[in-house]
Amino acid sequence: MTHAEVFAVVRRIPRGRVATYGQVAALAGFPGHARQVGYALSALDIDASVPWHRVVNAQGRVSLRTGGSGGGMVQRMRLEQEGIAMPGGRVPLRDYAWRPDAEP
DNA sequence: CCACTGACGAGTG
DNA sequence: GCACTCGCCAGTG
Repeated sequence: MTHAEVFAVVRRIPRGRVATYGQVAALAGFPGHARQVGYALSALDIDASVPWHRVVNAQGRVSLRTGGSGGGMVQRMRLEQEGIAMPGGRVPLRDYAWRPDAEP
C-alpha cells in the first residue's frame, strides 16, 4: 500500500472517466483502504505525471480543500477539460464512473 | 527513530 | 439528507 501502488492505478484511469478512492484502493489490491489512497494523493504534486484529478470520493465530489486555496478548482477545471461536467458541484458517477471491465 | 498528520467509506440513528 | 462512529497506512519533520 505504497503511494507508488496507488499512482500506478490512478495512471490507468482513462481520460474522460473518474474513479473513486475506494475503487482505486480495490484495484490496487487493497479493498477497504480508500483512506490511504487519499493520503497518498495528498502527497502528490499538482504537476505530477498522474491524473489525480480523475479521482473523486464515493459521492462524486472533489474531496480536497474545496474553496480553500482554490486547489479544488484546479481539479474541477481539469475534469471539465476532459468533458466531465459537475452539475450540482459533483460528478454524476452513474455516467462517468470508470468501468475497467468496459474498456476496449 | 518517534509522533503527528491527513484527498475516505460504509453503517447507524 | 445530516451528524456521528469506527477502521486504516505511509510519508514528513
